[in-house]
This record gives sequence, structure tokens and C-alpha cells, in this order.
Amino acid sequence: MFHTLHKMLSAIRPITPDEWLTFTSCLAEKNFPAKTVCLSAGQICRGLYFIEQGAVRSYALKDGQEICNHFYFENEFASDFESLTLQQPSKHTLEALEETRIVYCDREKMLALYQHAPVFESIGRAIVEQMMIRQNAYAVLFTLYSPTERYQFVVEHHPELVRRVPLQYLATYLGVARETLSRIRGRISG
Amino acid sequence: MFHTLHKMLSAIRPITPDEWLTFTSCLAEKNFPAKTVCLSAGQICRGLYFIEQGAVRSYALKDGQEICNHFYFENEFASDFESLTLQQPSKHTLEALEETRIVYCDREKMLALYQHAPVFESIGRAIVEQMMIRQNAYAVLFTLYSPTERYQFVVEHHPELVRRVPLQYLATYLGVARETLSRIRGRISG
DNA sequence: TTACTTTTGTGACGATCGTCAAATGACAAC
DNA sequence: GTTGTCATTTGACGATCGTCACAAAAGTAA
Repeated sequence: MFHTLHKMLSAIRPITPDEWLTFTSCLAEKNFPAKTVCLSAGQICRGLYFIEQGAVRSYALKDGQEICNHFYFENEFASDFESLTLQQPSKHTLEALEETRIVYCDREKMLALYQHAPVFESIGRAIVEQMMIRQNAYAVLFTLYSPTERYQFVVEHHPELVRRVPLQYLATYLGVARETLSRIRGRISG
Repeated sequence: MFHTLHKMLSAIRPITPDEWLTFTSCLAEKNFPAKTVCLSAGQICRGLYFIEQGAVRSYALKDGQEICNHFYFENEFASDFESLTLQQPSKHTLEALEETRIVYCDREKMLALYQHAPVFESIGRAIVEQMMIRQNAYAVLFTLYSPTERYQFVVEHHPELVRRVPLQYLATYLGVARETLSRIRGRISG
């Protein structure tokens, strides 16, 4: 059970069978059909989502429009980390892009676990570090690169985004209008 | 010694005198006159900078131009977190904006310390969480807001940036040309 | 003070992007 | 198959921003 998650976490820090057994009590498997909501904006995020299969987008509303700020795929942790950390209402909605299978890690249970099995605090830190690096790379896109360069960066470094994310969502993620991204793509391909 | 840092950290998690004593062996005070470099791009970042007094900017080079991605002030931790975490050459340079007094926390020593005093791993996680939330807020600025709205956001939520950071640096941070930020400012002030 | 350097502000103009509208394409339900 | 819905593409046009050039202001050193 939770085999891929175990593989992921034990790659960060070695986990004893006992530790793992305790940890599984924090976990629950959940399924989300395509286009269903995993976490609603306004709701307080109570846990971390590990994606076993599928894809999830995170978006905020701006003048009624959905602006994506992240896409998550297999073997990644998804969440609204601000809501999760501060236990404040989430500004973002998490929605399955495809049929998605998720392992949900309850925050309260994990915090309690940190006392008895410090290795998970260490793993938690490593996960947050990865997310921070990712966030930073995303932010830097906007100051260093033009819209075309941002798209090329994604094509080069995150081709799965281009393959699996509808253009309209990717456009908001890159901070341009749908039409502009369509034209950028046309210019590059042809 | 390191009084403000102690106050900051013990507000995150209670620290015993013994733990603190061990921790101080990781620390060293450093002074940087205005416009001097704390960390050069290309260099591997070996520690965390806690700013006791002063201000620091972080910037990357793009076509010979310095593009700022962060400003750090009193009682904040500065670093190139990507370089620090992955121990890769930094893409950013950290430079003192003013005369700056820093407590430098050595990474190697801190990692060793985590074994004996897990509270610091917990504190480390909290610091990284804060940085991640900050990074995310910064990234979201670009997709949700126009240049003018971005400037207004900074005026509202981070007025110290407007007061202490030269316009030319703030402009690159907001992803606009110096001239554009000058005009935005003129329009808003009247 | 003057002279010099750096920073900020202004004007003109071209390039890029957003917006609106319509056409085309893709896809699911029937 | 047909229909209806949604996504993407294309065109036209106006708004915004970047760039260049230069002026004004502020800061620095002698």
C-alpha cells in the first residue's frame, strides 16, 4: 500500500518499517474524476496531496477568470502551501485535470508524528525546500524572460505541461492571454 | 550575543539554553559596507544570512542587466536558497544595499546539529515554509496583477521596499522598465 | 561653493500584447 | 452520422509597455 509514496520518501531519508507503519496512519487514498475539485478556495487546507496518478491544477480567481499558478503531476506533492502552513483559508482551488488518484496526508496527524519519528520532520523540510525552489524558478520566469521565452522555457524544461495542460490554462500560468500563447506557439512551430 | 536572532528563533520553537549554546557555534557575525557583495553568482552558498541591521538585494544577470528577485531587511533570513539547498553554484548575487550587519549560519554545522537538537530542524522547516509562502506571493503578483497593481501592492504591503530600495532596482523586481515605474509612480502620486 | 556622477523623470515612437469578434477545429452525446 | 459544446486559431485595432534620447534632480567629492 502507498508503494510509490514510500519509494519517494525513503529516497529523501531512510525510513524504518516501524516508522513507515506509524506514518501510514496519517494517510488516506482518494480519487478525483477529471474536473472535480480537490480543495476549494476559501477552505482551510488540512493536508498534503501526493499524486499517484493523474494531474492537478491550482488556480485563483481574478475578475471572474481562473488564473493558474501551478500544475502537479505523478509523484509530486500538491497543496495550497500557504493555507496548509498558516491554516488560513486557501486563495487557490485545486482541481483534477484528469482522473486522479491521490494519497492524502493529514497535517494534524503528521505534526503529532514529528515528535515520535523525527525523520518525517526532516522529510517534510526537504519537501518544502523543493517546493520553494520550484516557486522561485517560477517567479524568476517573469522578470527574466519575455512571454515567448517563458513558453520556450516550459517546452524545454517542463514538456509535460505542454503535453497535458490545455492551452487556455497554460496561458494564464505564463501570464499571457490565450490568443497570445496561441500566436507564440504558431510562430515557434511554423 | 546574537540576541535578536535568539528572539526570532525561540518565537518559532522554544529553545533551551543548552541548545542555544550549541547553536551559537554555527554562527559568525559579518559586516558588509553598502554596495559590497555578500554572495557572488557562481559561488556555492554555504550558509544562511540573518540580517541584524541593514538591507540586502538579490539579483541575477540578464543580458548584462541586473534583475532583482528579492530584497531582505532587518530580522529576515537572506540566501540563495536554491544554491544553499542543492549546493549548486548560485544564480544570484547578494549585495548590501546599505551598511549591513549579518549573522552567518554555517550550513554544514547546522546539518550536524540537527541530529543532536531536533528543534533546529523544526525551526529550519518553519523558516523554509515562510520563504516559500513569500516566493509564492511574489510569483502570483505577475499573473494576477498589472504593473500598476503590482506597484500598488508593494506600496500597500511592503512600504519599506518603496522607501529603501532605489527605483531602478524596484523596477526590475516588478518586471518593468525603470521609465515605466517612474511613470506609474507619477500617475499615482498625482 | 563647483564639478562630477548617479538616479530619476519626460517625450516620442515603435513593438508587443490584450481585447473583441468571428472562424475553425476537436470532441462528446445522442 | 448530426448536433452541440468547448478549445484553439486568426484578424483587426487600441492600449500599454520598452526603447532611445535627453533633461532634471539628487547625491558625492573636492
